[in-house]
Amino acid sequence: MVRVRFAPSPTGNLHIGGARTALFNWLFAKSQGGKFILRIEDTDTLRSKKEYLEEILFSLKWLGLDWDEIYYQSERFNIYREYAEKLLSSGKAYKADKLPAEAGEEQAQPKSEGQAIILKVFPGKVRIQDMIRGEIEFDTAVIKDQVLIKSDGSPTYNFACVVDDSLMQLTHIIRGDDHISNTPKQVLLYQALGLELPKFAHLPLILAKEGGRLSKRKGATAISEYREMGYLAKSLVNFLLLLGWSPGENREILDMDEAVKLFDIRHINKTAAVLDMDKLSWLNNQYLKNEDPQILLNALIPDLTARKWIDKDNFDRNYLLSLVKLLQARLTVLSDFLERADFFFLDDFPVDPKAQEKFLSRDLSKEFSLFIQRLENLEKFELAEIEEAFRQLAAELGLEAKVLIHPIRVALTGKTVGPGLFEVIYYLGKNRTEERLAKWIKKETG
RNA sequence: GUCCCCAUCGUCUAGCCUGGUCCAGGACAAAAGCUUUUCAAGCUUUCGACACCGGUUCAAAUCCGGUUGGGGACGCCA
Repeated sequence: MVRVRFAPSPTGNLHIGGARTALFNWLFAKSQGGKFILRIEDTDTLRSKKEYLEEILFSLKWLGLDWDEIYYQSERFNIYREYAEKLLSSGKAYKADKLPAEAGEEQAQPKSEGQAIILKVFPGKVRIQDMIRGEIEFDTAVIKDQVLIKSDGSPTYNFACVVDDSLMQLTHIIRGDDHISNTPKQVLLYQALGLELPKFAHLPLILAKEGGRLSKRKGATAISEYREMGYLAKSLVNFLLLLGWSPGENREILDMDEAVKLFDIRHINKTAAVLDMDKLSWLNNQYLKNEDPQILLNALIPDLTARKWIDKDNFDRNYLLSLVKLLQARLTVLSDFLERADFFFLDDFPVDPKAQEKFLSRDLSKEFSLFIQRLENLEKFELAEIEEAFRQLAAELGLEAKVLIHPIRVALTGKTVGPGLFEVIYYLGKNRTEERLAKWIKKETG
């Protein structure tokens, strides 16, 4: 049975690259009817933090990447020690205070007084068969003797990784390209320990727009940042899916279930991909406009209450739902709703100064007053009636509808963009509409 | 510096393995138009690429070599 793993280190948040590695492992497991294992690589006790661990687990769940088993390396130090002892007694490893230094080279200092256990590396070639790249050959001349157990007793990454990958019976190691030079070192360890080799696949890296690695300076990296910005988990997953892999048949939008059906590791390409925020935003808009407004509203309620725009124990759900429906096709990220819909919640909403200058610098007292009257006279305050009344008025005044529509929109919303004016009026209600228009009516003097 | 990986529109990619159906297809972005009260959405259209050089072949985006460019790794970090 196929068994794969994602092995994050809780020394930082789950970032885009890690998430994609996890996703592809997950997909491979699901598509093969296998197991997806999570292994927390917390051997660096100083840098590992509980907050990071929690954030990583939360983000994985948020993305929908559930795991079948979970292990913590910090609980397995004696296992690594045991394996190192084996290599020691078979003469394949040795104890030393320091790695033998090459000429002119500085060596990292030991962490503590104890002796490290180090693997001897012999001259030769290591060939690895990569499922994505084919054969890669390394000369062991470029590989130094490898520290297995540090002088403080903790295992090194490569050693713990090999021992665990083997003990956890992993069949495929799917990881980022940046591990490609670790692989020959690990193969050497498999050989020294007499363990069976898993299959390797190295995923291309995700690059920043400016080139080079993704980093804090070069665009958002943490999954949680994307969540906070208002991207939906499914758009992020869909986006990640399209980075380095293609479902074929010109498909762009697909969910995880479809991806599981279509996934074929051989179709992962070798080229590093640049993260394209525009496409992510487009995907998010696609999902947003088709999403159930109930779900979007639920996601928005915490923000709405935090801003005191609604009372958390007493609000009109149907009304809010209508507002979500009105705006959802116009959003890039969900949080855009808060800026776009502010005027529905605040009487003191921000007014775009340019819009005011352009549409409200002219005196529209007469037009606004007449429109207020027409609204007052409506038998039913409904969409069709509002529009009818407005168009009739415009016609009587001999004005093109848009000549009045724009100023009214700015008066009611403070913006030049937004949903149709009559919808705005309808959902704002008669009173608020009239009040806001009245503000722009100059008092008759004398 | 040494080693390793990669190379199709600005970006994500299809095609490459199994040469001809590719004067290279789709998507994002950009531009234009339609629709429209604005903005989105939607629809239509346009712009736009096989990095370069050489080889193999009747035929190369596809196979081979080199150059250039990009990326990664060289820790008692993971």
